[in-house]
Amino acid sequence: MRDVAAAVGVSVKTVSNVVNATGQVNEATVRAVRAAVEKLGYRPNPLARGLNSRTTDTVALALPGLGYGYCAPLAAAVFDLAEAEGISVVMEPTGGDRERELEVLRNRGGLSDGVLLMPTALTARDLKDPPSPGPTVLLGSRRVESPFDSVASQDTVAAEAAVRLLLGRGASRVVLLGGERKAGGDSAAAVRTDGYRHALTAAGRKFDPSLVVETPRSFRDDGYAAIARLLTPLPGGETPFDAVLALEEPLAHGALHALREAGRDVPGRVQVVAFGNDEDAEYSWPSLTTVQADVRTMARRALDLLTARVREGARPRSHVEVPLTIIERESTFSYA
Amino acid sequence: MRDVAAAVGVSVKTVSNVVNATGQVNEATVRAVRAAVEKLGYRPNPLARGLNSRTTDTVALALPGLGYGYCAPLAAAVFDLAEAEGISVVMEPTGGDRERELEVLRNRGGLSDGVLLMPTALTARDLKDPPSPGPTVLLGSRRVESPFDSVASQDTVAAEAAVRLLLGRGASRVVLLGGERKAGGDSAAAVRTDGYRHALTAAGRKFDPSLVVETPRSFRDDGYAAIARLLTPLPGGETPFDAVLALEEPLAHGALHALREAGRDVPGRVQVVAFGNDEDAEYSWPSLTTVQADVRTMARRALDLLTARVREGARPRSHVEVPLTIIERESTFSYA
DNA sequence: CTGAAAGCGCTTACAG
DNA sequence: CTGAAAGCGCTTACAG
Repeated sequence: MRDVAAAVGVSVKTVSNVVNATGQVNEATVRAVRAAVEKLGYRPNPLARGLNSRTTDTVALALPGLGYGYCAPLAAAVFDLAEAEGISVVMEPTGGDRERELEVLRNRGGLSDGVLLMPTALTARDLKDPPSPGPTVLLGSRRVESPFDSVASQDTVAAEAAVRLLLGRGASRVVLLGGERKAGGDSAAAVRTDGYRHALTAAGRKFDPSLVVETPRSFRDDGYAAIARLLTPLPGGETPFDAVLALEEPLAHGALHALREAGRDVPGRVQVVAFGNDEDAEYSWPSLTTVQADVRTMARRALDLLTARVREGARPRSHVEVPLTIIERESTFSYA
Repeated sequence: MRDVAAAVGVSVKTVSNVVNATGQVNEATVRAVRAAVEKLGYRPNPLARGLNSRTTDTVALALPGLGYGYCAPLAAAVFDLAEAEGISVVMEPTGGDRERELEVLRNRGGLSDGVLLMPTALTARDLKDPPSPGPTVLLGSRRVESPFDSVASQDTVAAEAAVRLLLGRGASRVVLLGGERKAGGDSAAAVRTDGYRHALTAAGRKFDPSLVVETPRSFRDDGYAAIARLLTPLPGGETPFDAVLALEEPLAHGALHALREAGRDVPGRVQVVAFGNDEDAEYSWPSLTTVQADVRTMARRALDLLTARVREGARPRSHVEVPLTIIERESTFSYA
């Protein structure tokens, strides 16, 4: 910048003014400076700029990992939207590890202005009384209480809608694959399980705990094993359920596999719905009816909340809820 | 930092020395400083540090998008490996746009020490004579000539192996779905098409251009349309090919759909292999034999190359080639 | 082993 | 409309 100033014969201040469109500058001077900038290939140093202005136009995106739930499409949406506003995003993979999630909160993502965090391992306490309440927006499916702004997908409502859909299409015994038996949790699984219960209650059906199947993880094999086990005592015969709501998409693919192997037609004998945002849902056979998060809207709101927080500092806490959408495909009956 | 220095009663320099483990410091002083750091919750400002040391421990990752080829798993690998070394990575989505790719090269990713770029729209000229040869590592499937270090997946070799596999399993007419008819290109499609030709030549078969099917894009629908068109003139009858090598995985899923619809058994009548790193390959029916890039190794080598380049500046250019792996699944005959 | 000074490349008041 | 000075929070020679 000093070189540019020298070349034009003005002070650094003036160059700074031109580059940042700050203050008033004579039009001729502007042109001269612009020309010199071009000629010398000058690029402002973002570090020096940030050191003063205390703002780097960078946000940290702390996700457990790209393979987790709808993280991949959510991250893609954040990258896109941020890029459009000239904001850089630095990835902060937490691996679903509490220590790393805490570290994100403490360290505020290094050189970023704020952080977008999807908490997974953080306890309710951690969130309620966090180490440092810097500009932070929580996002995800969890139900949390904290001093931070947040953007949550309405998983309870969506799960309820999914079960209602299944009941409406004739199902009466819906397996909740990957659900959480114990009530009162705040994880994505717990939140969705609540919706499952609500739907049954609202429909006047009774809740059968044996239909809530917990799985060690949410991989395809877990879904396969769980459904295969339910069918084992009844080779070819009875099917103790007529629908499956899988709380993570890979579980559903495993379930489809187990059902196919056991000769249970989908959706004829068993209808299947899954939470998921992957394209896989279209590729499977039959294609899968899914409940998908509106990641684009979530990214949009989260980014807006964060930039507002960075700009304004003290401002009332916002909590945004974003609905999910049910995409009907071949694994459920079409509404007759 | 000044506060810490004041609290302990030493100079900033000493605090700096302790924090960075630079120079020699009295052990008692070290302890005192550490205590004060802890007590005051001091965190070094990475901007100020970077302004001096001219290094931010940040790299930019410029990819066309998470949905493109093996970008998603590659990005995940880069995030993981970088995190393990305390390097931050800022995403720079280019959208496969030449201007944005050029911008990455010019601007060197803002506050990052260097950039990992997967060029897609950049021309051979752009790469040969780039705007600014800062620390940069090119990565991807393209065959490029440039002053930069690079990490390339050996797509030609892999395509050749895939065709050899098909021929070895009895195929004689292999459709190349998403191939590039025109020779001499340097895109991923062109590079893979070369392998296809090589394999045929090596096996003494003749190259039939009608089997090279170009597709407007690489989506599922493109694959579906292309294969459906090939089968249209022959309803239920002849099948003018007995294998498909799809150059992008979605194309293969579309192809499977078209084949299923036309009643052509896979792999009985037609065997299918696809380039791809997605888990979708396992979920489809039948599951898909794929050629997958070793993204972890690519990420590892690219990061190593970049940090070496950042550290050393002038050093001979490195070009690393990483092999791909064929994962056999149900869409091809098992080797009898 | 430790300190005082200069400086990284910008921006922010403060003058004019 | 423009400039000279101070300063952002560190590190880098240079002394001692």
